[in-house]
Amino acid sequence: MTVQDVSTTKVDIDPRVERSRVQVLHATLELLGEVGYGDLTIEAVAARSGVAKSTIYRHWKGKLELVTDAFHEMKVAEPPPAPGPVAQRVTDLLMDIARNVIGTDWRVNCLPALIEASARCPEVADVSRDLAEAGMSRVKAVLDDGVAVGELPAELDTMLLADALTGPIFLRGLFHRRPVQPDEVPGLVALLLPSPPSSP
Amino acid sequence: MTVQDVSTTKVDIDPRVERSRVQVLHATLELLGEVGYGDLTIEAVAARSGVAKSTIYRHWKGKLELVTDAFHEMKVAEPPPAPGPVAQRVTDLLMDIARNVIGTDWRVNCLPALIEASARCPEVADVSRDLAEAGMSRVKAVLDDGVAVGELPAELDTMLLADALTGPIFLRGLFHRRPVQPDEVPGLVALLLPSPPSSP
Amino acid sequence: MTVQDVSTTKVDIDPRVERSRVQVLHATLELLGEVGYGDLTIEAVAARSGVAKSTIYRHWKGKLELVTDAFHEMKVAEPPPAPGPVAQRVTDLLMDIARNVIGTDWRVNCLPALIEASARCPEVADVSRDLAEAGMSRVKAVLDDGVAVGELPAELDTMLLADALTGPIFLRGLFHRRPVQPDEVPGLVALLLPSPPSSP
Amino acid sequence: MTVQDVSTTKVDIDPRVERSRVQVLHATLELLGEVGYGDLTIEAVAARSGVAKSTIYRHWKGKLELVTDAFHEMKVAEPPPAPGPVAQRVTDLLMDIARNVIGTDWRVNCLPALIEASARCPEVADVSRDLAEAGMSRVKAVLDDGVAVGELPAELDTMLLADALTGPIFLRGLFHRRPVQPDEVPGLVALLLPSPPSSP
DNA sequence: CTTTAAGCGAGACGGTACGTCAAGTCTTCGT
DNA sequence: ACGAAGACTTGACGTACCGTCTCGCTTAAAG
Repeated sequence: MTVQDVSTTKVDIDPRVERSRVQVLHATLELLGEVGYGDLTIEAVAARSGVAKSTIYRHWKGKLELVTDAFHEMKVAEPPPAPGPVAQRVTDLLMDIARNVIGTDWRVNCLPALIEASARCPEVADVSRDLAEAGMSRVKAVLDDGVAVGELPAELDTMLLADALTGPIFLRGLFHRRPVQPDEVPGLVALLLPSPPSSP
Repeated sequence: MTVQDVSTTKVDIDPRVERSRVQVLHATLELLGEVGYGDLTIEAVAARSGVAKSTIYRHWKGKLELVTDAFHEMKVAEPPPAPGPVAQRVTDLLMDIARNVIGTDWRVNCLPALIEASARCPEVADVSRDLAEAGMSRVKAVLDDGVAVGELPAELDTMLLADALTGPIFLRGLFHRRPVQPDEVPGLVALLLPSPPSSP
Repeated sequence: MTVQDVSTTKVDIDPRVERSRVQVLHATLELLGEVGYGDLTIEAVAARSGVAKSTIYRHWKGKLELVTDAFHEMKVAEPPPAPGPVAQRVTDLLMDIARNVIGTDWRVNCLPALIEASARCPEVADVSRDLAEAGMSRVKAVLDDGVAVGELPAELDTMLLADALTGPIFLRGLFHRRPVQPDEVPGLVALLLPSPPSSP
Repeated sequence: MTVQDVSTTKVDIDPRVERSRVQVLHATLELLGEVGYGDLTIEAVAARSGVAKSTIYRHWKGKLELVTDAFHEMKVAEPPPAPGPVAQRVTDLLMDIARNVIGTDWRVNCLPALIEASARCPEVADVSRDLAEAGMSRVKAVLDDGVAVGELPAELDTMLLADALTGPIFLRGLFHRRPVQPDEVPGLVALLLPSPPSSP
C-alpha cells in the first residue's frame, strides 16, 4: 500500500479479476433476460461466461448476490428534471413506471424474486429498500419541487404521497395482476394530487 | 343425472384422497410462509405432511400446481359491515391491514411467495388476482357505501381509490421494507380521502 | 371338510381362482422369456395378464414364488427309458442337457437367478435342490440301470458319478461361460465312465 | 510411449479418484456377498462406502459396470506348487475348494451374484470366465504335472478332467444345495482319476 | 332362487431406489 | 500465488415398482 494507491484506489486490480467480473455479469444479464431469475443457474452462468464455477463463488456469495451486483450494473440514468407544471411532470414519471411494469424490462422481472428474497433475508431487504427508495425519490423530488414553487400545499407529506401514487401501480402489477395502463395514470394523478393552494 | 345427485355430488370421493389433500395443502402453506416459494421442496412438504412423495405427485403435477391449489385455500371470512362515518371505517380497515402486514399472520407471510409464483405462472396469477380483489373489495365496499350516503363525491372512482389507499401499505411492507405503522394510517386517509361534497 | 372332499381334493376350486392363476402364470412365462428374471416386474405381469396386482399378491408371496410356480408348470415330460448300451444312453442324455444349457431355453435362463436366490433364502434353496435332483435323477437312473445289467461295476457310487458327469456341463455353462459343446460330450463320457467289469 | 512412460503411466491420476474407486469397489464386494446381485443397490454402496451416489455414477455407468469392476478385484494369490503324488495333491486342492464352498469365504459368497450377473451381461461373463479359469488352472497344473512325470496317461485331457473334478463340488454347493463334504473328496478323486499307466 | 361370502379390479397409500442435476466446497495443476 | 478445471458431498428432482390396504362390484355356492 503506497501513497498513490489512495488516490487511484483500484488501479492495481488483477486484470484477470476484472475480466472475469465483466464476463460473468454480462452472462448473468443475458441469462436473466432469457430464463428469468427463478431458472437462472450458476452452472449456466459459468458455462455461458467461460469462467469457472469456483471463480464465480470466489467473488459472489451466491445467486442472489450475483444478480444484485448485475442489477447495480444497470443503474438507470436519471432523466433530467423537466420543466412544466408539477401535475404534468408527475404524470409523465408515473406513466413511465407503468409502462415498465407492463413491459418485459428485466429489472422489473426480478422484482418478484427480490420481494420474495427480502422476506427471508435482511441483507436483501436492505437492497430492496435502497432500490425502492431510489425509484421513489424521483417522484418525491418532483413533488418537493412542486411544494417549493408553490404548486402544492406547503405542509404536504411528499413521501407519503409518492407512495400513494406509485403504490397502486406496483400493487396492481405484482399482486392484482391487472396492471395499471398508462392511460389510467392521469386519472390517478387527478384523484390524488391535492389542488394547489388557492392563490388570493 | 337425477335430482338427488345434486345433493350427493362428491359423496363418493375416496376419503383417503381427501385426507391426503388436506394434509398436503396445509403443510404447503406452512412451508410457503416459512421458506418461501423458491426454497419450497416437495420433499419437505412430504415430510411435514406425513404424506408420501409419490402420493403428492399422484395428485399434483409439480410444485407450481401444488402451490396454486394451496393458495386457493387461503380465502378469508368477510367481517360484518360496521356503521359510522366513512373516514373512520376506512381508517379502521386499513389499520387492520397494516397490523397484519407488520405481524406474522401466515396468510401475509405467503404473499411474497404468491407474488413470486404469480410472475412465473398464469394459473397462479389468476389465484393471486382473486385473492387481491377479494381483499380489496372490503375497502371498496366501504367507499361505495360512502358515495351512496353522500359522504363522498358521486363521481368517485372507488376502485382506484381503494388501490391508492392499500397500495402504500403493501408496497412499503413488501418492497420498501419499511412498513406503514398503524398510527400512520390516519394521515394516509386524511391525505387521500376526498372531502365530502359541500352540503349547501 | 367332508369325507368326499378328500377324494375330490380340488374339484370345487372356484373357477375364478383357476382362471386368474392360468392367466398370471402364462403372462409370467411370456415375460420371463422377453425380459428375463431380473427385469420381471409384478406390475408388468398384472398389466399383461389383465389380473389385478392385488390378486397376484393374494395368491403368491412375491416374484420368486410366482416364478417358481411358473417353473413347476413346465415340468419336462420324462423321456421314455431308451434301450441300448449304457454309455450311449448317458451320452444322449448329457448331449440333451448340453444343448439346453447352450440354447435359450427359458428354464435354463432362470438358473442363475435360482442359484442366486438359493444363496439368500432357504426356501428357495429347497426348490433348487428339488429341481437339481429331479434333473439329475434321469442320469442316475440310467447309471443304476447300467449297474443292474452289469455294464457298470456293482460298487459304483452312481449319484456321485452323475454329478461328475453333469457338473462340468453346468459349471462351464454358468461359471466358465464357455459351454460344453454337444460334440464334446462323448469325450466326457469316455473319460469318466468306468469300464464294464471284465466278464470272464 | 517411451520408456519412462511405463513407470509414470498413471502418476497423475487424481488421488481423490483413486480413493473413491477403492472405497466403492470394496463396499460393492462386501454387499454382493451379503445381499447378492439382485438386491445390490447403488444407494447402499454409496452409504457403505461413504462416497456420494453422484460420484459413483460419475465413474460407472450403472450397477452392472460397477459390479464388473468389483469382480476384477477378486483375483486370488497362487499357492506354491506342492510335492508328492498327484492323487494326493489333487485331493488336497479339492478339499480346499470344498471347504471354501462350504464356508463363508467372501469370494465364494459372491459366486452366485457373479453367475447371475454373467447371465445378463457379456462383460461380466468375461470376468467370470477369467476367474473360473484362474481357479481351475491350479487343478489343471497338478494334472499336467502328473502327466509329465508319468503318473497319469499321456493322452489325458487334463482340462476336461479338471472340470469333472471341480464341477460336482460347485454344482452341489450352488445348485443342489447339498455341498460336497471334504471327506467325500477322496472318493471323488478315486472315482475319476485314471489309474496310472501300468509300468512294466 | 335368493342370500352370502369369496374373489375380483381398481387404484390410493407409504415406501425405497432409481438416475439426473445443480449447489456449493475443496483439491490439484498450470501459468 | 492465483485462477481454471473439475472432483467432491449433499440433497432434491420426478419416475417406477414395491407390497399393503380399502373399496365396491360381480359371481358362484349354499341354504
